[in-house]
This record gives sequence, structure tokens and C-alpha cells, in this order.
Amino acid sequence: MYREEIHAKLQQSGLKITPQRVAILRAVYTLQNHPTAQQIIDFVHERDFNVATGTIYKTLDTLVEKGVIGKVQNTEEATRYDSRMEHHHHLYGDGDSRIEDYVNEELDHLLENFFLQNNIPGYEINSIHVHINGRFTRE
Amino acid sequence: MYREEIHAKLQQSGLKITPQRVAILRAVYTLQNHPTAQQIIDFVHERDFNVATGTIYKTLDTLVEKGVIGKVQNTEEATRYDSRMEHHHHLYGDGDSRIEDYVNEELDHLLENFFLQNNIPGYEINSIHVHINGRFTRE
DNA sequence: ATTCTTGCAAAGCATTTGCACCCTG
DNA sequence: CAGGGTGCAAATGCTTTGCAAGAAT
Repeated sequence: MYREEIHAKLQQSGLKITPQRVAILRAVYTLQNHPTAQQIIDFVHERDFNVATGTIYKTLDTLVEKGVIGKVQNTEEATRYDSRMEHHHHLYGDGDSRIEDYVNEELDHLLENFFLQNNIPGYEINSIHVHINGRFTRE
Repeated sequence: MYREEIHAKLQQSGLKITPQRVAILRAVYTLQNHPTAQQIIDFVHERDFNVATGTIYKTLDTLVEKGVIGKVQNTEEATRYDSRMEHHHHLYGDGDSRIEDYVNEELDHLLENFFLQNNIPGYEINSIHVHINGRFTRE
């Protein structure tokens, strides 16, 4: 990803172009494997210059907010436990801490068949969980 | 969930039956909405007796390990960022910190159609992300 | 000047760890 | 008395926050 493209991305999102943002964005694009904040910090420190930890976190938040980059989906709260042990999926409530179980064998078969017919080279599937995001319209 | 069932669960898993474990397990079964450790701590303190924080965490870990209860899937590390903004899914490597993107429009359509035909009462879907767990057999 | 950014260090929170004690077979 | 279980408090690790200083328009 070239400097010009990074500049363009920032401009499109309405953010000012600063050396810190350019460096952070370049780190995210360069580090392929869904980097953590720490990996981004290390990369920036090595390749560019010192950027404060707090700034990295703030900047990453800003970039996610503006839709320039994404976050790998996690519950982003504390770990939550589950009393159901059968295979099941989850419904997440947007802006809601609710998580409901979703059990549907037909869906399981559908996915199983799909991946039997659409083998992923170099990867052996163990299990598939569907994360459904949406809004609860009851209770 | 009755005391006898909880005792049976513990016994089946080869764990000793202790008041702490019974109380924690009852909390997980009673608290419906995928409780956090903190919610379990509060519940136990209110309904039963004081159990040390460290004990709750250790016990929950043990119960998950023995397959008595589950954890809601999260990356359980630090937040990870994603440079790809198109809709996509993720391949997770078991025992591997790798996360790869999986892009497949056919899968997206399949899921979309499935949920059009299988409406979830009281819930409005915004987005669907498939978490695929498995093993990378390359690199 | 006003607003947006940054640096820095302290604070916050969820979770883990180390160790002493305890109980049970 | 050996091993598993627990309590407690300190430590860890990731992330956030508050505030003062700097840069940009």
C-alpha cells in the first residue's frame, strides 16, 4: 500500500493526515495476520518513530469508527460462559449485552454440505459457528 | 437444575463435589444470558456464600476444560485489527494465532436465503459472520 | 483562536498466579 | 501424608483516561 493510497484513505474518511496515522495505517496494511495493537506498536516503533501507546489505541479506535479498518469480532467485554453444550450458534444484540442461543440442525447441514463442496485448500475444518448480529425486537 | 443433576454432572466429569463448584455451576445454569465471571461471582455471593474471586476463575476454567460448561467464543487474546473492509468470514487456526480471511459470496447468498426462509421471531438480522475453526495444513 | 492530535503517566478492569492452608481419602 | 481444592492478595496485561502541550486551519 503506497503512501498516496494511505493519504487518500485518510482524506476520504475526513481525518487529517498525520505522520502517526500514516504509520499506523501502513502497519495494519503491512502486517497481514490481523495484528494486535502491540504488534502495530512494535512495527511502528521499528519502522518509523516512537508513537505513544495511548495514541496508537486512540488512533486505531478512530480508524475503526470511520470505517477505514475493521476489528476482528470479539465480544469485547469479559469472557462469557455458556451452559448449553450441544452445537449451537449465537444471536448478538447490537447495543445490547444479550446473547441468545440459536439451534438449527438444518443450518448445520447446509453449512456442512457447502464446505464439503467448497473445500478450503490448506485448511481442515473442525467446527463452524455462525455469529448473527442484529436487534432483538421483543422483551 | 436440581442439586442432584449438578452433582451428577460433576461426578461424570471426574471432579470432586464441593460447595463452591455446586454454587458456581448453579449460577451458570440459573443465569440465562451467558453470564460473565463477575455476574457469577455476584450471584454466588448473594445466594450462597463468599467464594474467592480466584477460585471462581479457576473453577470456571476447570469446568470448561472438563466440558461441563462452555465459553462464548472470543479471540481471548488482545483485540485484532483487520485491513479488509468487504464482508468476509474468518478461518481460525486451532492452537495457532493465525486468522485468515474467507471471502465467498455464494456462502453469503446461501445464508441470506436460509434466514429469509427461516425467520427468527423477535429478532432482526443485520449481519452474519461465520467463524470457522480448524487447522492450517500449510506454511 | 479554535479545534484536532499527540505524549505521557496514571488508572481501570478482567484475569492469573503464587503460596499457605485445609480437607479428604 | 499426598493430592486436590480454596482463600487471599499481589501481579499481569490490555486498554482507557485525563490533562497539558503541540500542530493545523
